[in-house]
Amino acid sequence: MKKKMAPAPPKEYRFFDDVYAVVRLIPKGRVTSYGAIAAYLGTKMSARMVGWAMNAAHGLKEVPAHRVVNRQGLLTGKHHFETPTTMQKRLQREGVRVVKDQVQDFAKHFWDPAKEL
DNA sequence: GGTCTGACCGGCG
DNA sequence: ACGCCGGCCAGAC
Repeated sequence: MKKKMAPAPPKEYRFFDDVYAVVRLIPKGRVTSYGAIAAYLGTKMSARMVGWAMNAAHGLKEVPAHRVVNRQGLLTGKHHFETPTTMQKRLQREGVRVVKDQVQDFAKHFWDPAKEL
């Protein structure tokens, strides 16, 4: 029965779940970046993964992927929403000013999980 | 089962 | 200042 004698790593530690949890904790009217989430999870290099995780999360309800933008404050993932304007619309509805897919006062609305949490 | 891509970021030329 | 490239993890073909 020696199938796999792995060093028993914490496989339960999933990137996806953690990403969802953090995104869900993003306060209304606030935005964060993929890198910030990745950094909070301890893998700032895997920022790509965060975006990929959102891809699977965009179907979930309590996962405000629209509050997650790139480092420039650009709504890079807006194209993945139901409509290219859904992301911007939602943000504006929450009080976040978005012009040309760019979050205004991004630094002001920026919510760093590593800091807030 | 191997390979590639993916909503990024940061470093280097 | 700008462009390119490498890196990380996980899912899809």
